[in-house]
Amino acid sequence: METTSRAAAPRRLPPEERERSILRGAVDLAGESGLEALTVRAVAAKVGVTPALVAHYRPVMESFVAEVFTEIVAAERDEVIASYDPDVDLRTNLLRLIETLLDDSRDDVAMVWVQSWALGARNEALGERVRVEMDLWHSALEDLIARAIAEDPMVRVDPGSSAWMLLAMVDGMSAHSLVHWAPRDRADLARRTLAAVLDAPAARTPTSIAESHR
Amino acid sequence: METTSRAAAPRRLPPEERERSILRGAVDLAGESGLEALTVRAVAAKVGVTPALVAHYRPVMESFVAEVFTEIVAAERDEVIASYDPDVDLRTNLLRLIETLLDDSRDDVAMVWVQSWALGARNEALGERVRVEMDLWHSALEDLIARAIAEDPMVRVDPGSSAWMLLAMVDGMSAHSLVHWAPRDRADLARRTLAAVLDAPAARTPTSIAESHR
DNA sequence: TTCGCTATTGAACAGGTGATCAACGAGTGA
DNA sequence: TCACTCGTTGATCACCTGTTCAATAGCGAA
Repeated sequence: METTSRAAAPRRLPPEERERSILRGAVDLAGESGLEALTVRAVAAKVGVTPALVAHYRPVMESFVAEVFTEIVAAERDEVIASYDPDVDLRTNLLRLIETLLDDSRDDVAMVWVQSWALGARNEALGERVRVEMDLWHSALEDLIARAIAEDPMVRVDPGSSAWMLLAMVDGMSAHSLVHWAPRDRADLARRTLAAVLDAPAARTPTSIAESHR
Repeated sequence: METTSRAAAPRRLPPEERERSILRGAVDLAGESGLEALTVRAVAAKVGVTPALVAHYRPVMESFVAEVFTEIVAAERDEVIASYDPDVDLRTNLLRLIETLLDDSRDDVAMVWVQSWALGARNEALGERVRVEMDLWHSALEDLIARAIAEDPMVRVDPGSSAWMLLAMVDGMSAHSLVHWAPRDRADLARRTLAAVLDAPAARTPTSIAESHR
């Protein structure tokens, strides 16, 4: 690995500044190589300091990983949610949002998410952060959909369930894209996905179908 | 880690048998602790032999991981697909299938899948196997849906897209469950998911909506 | 300019990883 | 019973991991 970031940092920094520098380096590193790449030595090399200094500012690596995860995904969520355009209808907005999230250029964040689900199963500090960030994503989407319903009663879906399905679909597809398993026409699939979530009638159970045949 | 498997194996086995024994041990280990736990020494301890012997039969760990992955997910796919009941309608069958795949007792396989997406991005031997197994899943589902359509023209969906969406949803939800992020009523969500995929009308684009307002 | 605080370092520890190879010894055919 | 084949071992390599701590040295205050 080569130190692509700036040359060796100035000798001595105020703790607050050094702390920021280390966190930023770790965020960059995780973006390039995933959460698994967050080792004391790799972060130190990236920042241009000694491993011991990294360990000094973040004595427990396990929770540092959780912190870096939060930093990365929160920034992306803020960015994506902020790009919602209130002057355009819900469907168009959500379509843009899905296309944004599935874009190849965001594979770095996808990698962070996928690794977070695997690592979060055994790193409880991380697991908790993952749940928090997913809750935030869920309620953000739920809010958008609920607000759209309030303005246009033609939209007839359950915001909570729809948000849930959207997240599952997008996360599933993001995971798939990490090994380059993707449909030929991604834009078309995004549209179909959206149609499935927004235009689905109330769930029918096999039982209720049987009943309708009486 | 304790060697929960049988005691030390007989001194000397025919190569074929030893090979099977090592593979089986690795499969068990990955099921318990995930693909990341597949180290030469851990597999050796599980099987009750020397690390050197494992390295002898599988000289490159990277491809051994890919092999174990295939072993695990192919077995599950065969099992789940085989449980399809041709005497029952598509919706009921798919509902059972989804519920099966999302059941907590299958978190071990979910972990293997999620890790495979992350590891497969940088382990090309694994990545290729992952794509193959996903293709097999996709065409299996596609076949089931297509066959159901042939028997009941009331079902009006595109088998390919539906299979794709189902896989994305199920994989997304499986990933989420690893950190115990799950909806209150999983059965209800499974039904809604199915409704979304099977009852979605043809995809409408924002453009086509705009056109319909002329 | 000097002094003291403390940010930073180097070195070490105990443990883990995949991989390699000469040597051992169990089983088998002669 | 002997000898040979080859499955199996123990030891070792180079490298990685997180964590600890005494010692160093930069910087601001006096």
